Amino acid sequence: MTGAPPPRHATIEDVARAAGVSRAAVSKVLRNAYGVSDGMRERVTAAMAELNYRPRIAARAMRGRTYTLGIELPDLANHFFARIARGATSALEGTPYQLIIAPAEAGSREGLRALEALVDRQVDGVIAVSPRVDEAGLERISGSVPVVMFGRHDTSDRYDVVAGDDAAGARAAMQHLFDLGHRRIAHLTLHESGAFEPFPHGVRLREYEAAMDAAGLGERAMVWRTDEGEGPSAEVVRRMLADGTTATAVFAAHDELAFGAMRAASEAGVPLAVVGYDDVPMASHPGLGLTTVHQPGEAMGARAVEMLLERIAGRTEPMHEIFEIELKVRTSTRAPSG
Amino acid sequence: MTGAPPPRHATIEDVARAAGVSRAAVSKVLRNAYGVSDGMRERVTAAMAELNYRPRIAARAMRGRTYTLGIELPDLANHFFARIARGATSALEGTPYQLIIAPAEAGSREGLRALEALVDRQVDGVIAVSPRVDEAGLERISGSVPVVMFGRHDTSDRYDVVAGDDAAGARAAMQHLFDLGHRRIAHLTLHESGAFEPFPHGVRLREYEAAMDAAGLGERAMVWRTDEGEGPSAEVVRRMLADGTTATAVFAAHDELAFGAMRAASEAGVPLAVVGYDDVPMASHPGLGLTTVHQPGEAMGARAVEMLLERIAGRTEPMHEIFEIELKVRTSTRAPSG
DNA sequence: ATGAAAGCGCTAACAG
DNA sequence: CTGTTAGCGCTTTCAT
Repeated sequence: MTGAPPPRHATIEDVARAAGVSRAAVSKVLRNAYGVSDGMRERVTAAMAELNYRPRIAARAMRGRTYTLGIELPDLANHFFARIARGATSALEGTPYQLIIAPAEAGSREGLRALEALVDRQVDGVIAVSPRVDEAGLERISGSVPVVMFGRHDTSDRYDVVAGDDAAGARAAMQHLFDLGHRRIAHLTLHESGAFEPFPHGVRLREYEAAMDAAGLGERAMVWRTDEGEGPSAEVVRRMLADGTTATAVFAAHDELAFGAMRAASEAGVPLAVVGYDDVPMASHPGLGLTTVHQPGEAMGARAVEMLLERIAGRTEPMHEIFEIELKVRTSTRAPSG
Repeated sequence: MTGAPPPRHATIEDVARAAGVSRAAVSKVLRNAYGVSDGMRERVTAAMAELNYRPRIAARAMRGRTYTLGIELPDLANHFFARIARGATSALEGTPYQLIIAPAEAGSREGLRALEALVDRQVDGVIAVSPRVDEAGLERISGSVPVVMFGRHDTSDRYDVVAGDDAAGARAAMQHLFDLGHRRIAHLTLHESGAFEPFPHGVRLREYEAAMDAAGLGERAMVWRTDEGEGPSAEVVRRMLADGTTATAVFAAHDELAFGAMRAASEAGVPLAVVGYDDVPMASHPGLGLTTVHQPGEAMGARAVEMLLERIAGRTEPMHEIFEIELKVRTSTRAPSG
């Protein structure tokens, strides 16, 4: 090197020149392809190090892989999704793949937007977490890139599915409340636009209603609807409490909503048994002690990645994997009059 | 097969043919470039819709923009980082840009890895959140893409900086504890490898020590070190408590660590005043009531994006913006003997 | 075992 | 106002 380092990124051409070989040779070394002598590999490797060479993903993308997997997440504020992402990331360790996250935020069209952003960037595979996207959109996407659908319970022969056993989870939650003697149990869930089957919340809602029916409490069913997040949830429960609801217990569709319910009940000084769903880390905090349905988020995220990698490697038969849940009983359902 | 829709993605060429114009024309319409008649724009737009055309980012990347901004996040489990990402995302609404997140996870080399993954993918700009990357690495990166450094307090004329006023925040926290009568105050922070200047935790540590010194308590300073996360934090505090620490209060370097301290104290039945940092949403939950230093995460994330966009638009003078903090007093420092 | 050369889809001069 | 054309950096036959 003579003077300052080149301001521009080194290309495969630069490496080839420095090593005195052809671009094709460098490319082969890069990809561990067949047909390179040890001597050549050595020189090329040295030149790459010397020039601090890094292949440009965009150029690669024009011909083949991007070595990028994308995951669409609906709500960064929900810690359960962070666990999925962590599981996915750790499953990628030691592989040449990199995970990128596309946040979807609220809004029914946002899921599609995020997914398409990922496809536009030519990721080699996509994990779609509870995407609010209709079948047509999903089929289209899975036509151009391997997809693992996370959370939803509709299956397809075009993509794989990883989900928790929401029916069992909801039943366990309700059974627990019944066992404790509760009869006036409300279900706190998202608005109609977010809580219908095949979405997890839709399944949980269905099982709530089925459980109430089976217990002969069908006409006492109370479904409370809220916007996403702990704040809106607390607001809704605050209003229910102020309106003098007779509910003694709440089965919340996920932990964030449950925390909101606990907040409202605590503020109002009203005893209210609360069960959540997911078992985010804070649920076990002594100050909260939220009884909840545990889902193995990390394991599920890791499995989703494995499935994607298998698809990329050539598998074509669709897979559908349901993870077991586990009820975690804590103080939120053991409070004085809970 | 001549019946089914083309399985392959439509290209600019396909659109041009369908509209009976040249590729250049389509490209111009796409970019709103100067010099297209209304008629042509109309036909091209129709063809794009008809073919469901979406430009390939990778191909664009070879010539210019990717319309992608990358953010490197050190810890998805920390809700403060989720707020930054949300602020960044919302600041991008209405622009043609898309945000992608590269998770760094633990490990000193992970920050660099994530940042380089972003650069390899040719994002148009990068937000590096408290990156564990030395100056050389950072300068190299900022040589090839606009960078906004988030959190750290070292400045450079190569990149912009957005940070909170950590010195003021730490002073406010300590002053609050002093005002309450505490003298034996421990500081709970990360290990040496993560808590040194110019990192936020380094600044908070320095101010803790300065405050103790100024109060004539220099030799009573207690610095507790932990790995990242609520669990490890609880473990450390559990041990301190078991070892009979004399501390009556803990200033934790961030809320997750504070929650861990509260968990340990609660389990042990020991009254321990706790102050956190960041003010994550759960801090205000009645079950927790964590006194903490509020940082406007969303606003900071949004500002980082604005700076990046300005840089991309041509600004060259470096910017350095410090956000004000605000102490939120809650019950964790008002407990019985707190 | 190695290299030459043809594109991948797009943008940006440049020419008309 | 519209079209032609030359690449961007890489992978991948296909010769040699």
